[in-house]
Amino acid sequence: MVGDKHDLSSVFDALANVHRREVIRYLAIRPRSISELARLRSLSLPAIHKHIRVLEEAAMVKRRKIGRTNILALERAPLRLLQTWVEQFHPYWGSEAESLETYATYLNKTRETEESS
Amino acid sequence: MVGDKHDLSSVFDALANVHRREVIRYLAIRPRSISELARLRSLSLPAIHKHIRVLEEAAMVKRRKIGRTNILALERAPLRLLQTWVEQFHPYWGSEAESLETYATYLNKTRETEESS
DNA sequence: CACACACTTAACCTAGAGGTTAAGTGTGTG
DNA sequence: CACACACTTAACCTCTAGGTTAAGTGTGTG
Repeated sequence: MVGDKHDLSSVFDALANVHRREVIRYLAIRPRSISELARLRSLSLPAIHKHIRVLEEAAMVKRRKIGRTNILALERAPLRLLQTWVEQFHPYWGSEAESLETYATYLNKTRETEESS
Repeated sequence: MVGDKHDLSSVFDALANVHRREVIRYLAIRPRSISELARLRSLSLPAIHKHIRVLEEAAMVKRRKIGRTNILALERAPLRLLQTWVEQFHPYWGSEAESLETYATYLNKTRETEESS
């Protein structure tokens, strides 16, 4: 279970929705207000509000209230966490050492010599 | 909408579930049969079967039938796609050029000079 | 050929995601 | 002080994810 914290789970959940991924991309350019994001994504305010709560719970965005408008900014730490997770599959990125063909051949070879359950 | 294909959406959906992420991690070590994965994750066969269909639709695993057992192997291409997506946020990985504080300061400064909608 | 094994499919259930409309709460503005 | 603006919350609806049990389909084995 190493390398898969509860943290990471909320990040994947957050990114599983295309609206939230696009919000992340918009915020990567510069901070935006909630209504601006709603307009950019053609969503109602209650709808975008729910998405933003999910992103906040994953600690992917930070909020600051200026007067009556809420400004949101991207938090990059969870994205770095995500990258770390992906990189665990790197060691033999290109080499398909554990591909199906290789393994099938391996199975056939061992089946000839050993014969346990 | 550049950089967010339909492909990618199914990959994120697939990885939003902890069972499926763990299956990916098990397959990164070596290919496994369906019943083996069910046992490893303490899931019933119908349950793991559904998860595997999701992973197949995201093209993250490949299947080969040997006799009556199904052997699954990891496909790394979607993981590379995922990594590419994450890396688009890299340019100023560490520098928080578009952080909330920076932007708030910027807003205050411009508000003094220009005064449009 | 009978039976066990390794799934697969069908039918069903429940909780939650993601949207809606409508009403409520602060906060600037004329 | 009235009113508009920028959310926020509540109540509701629908669809689907993720599990269950039970029955069905190939495929080796004695």
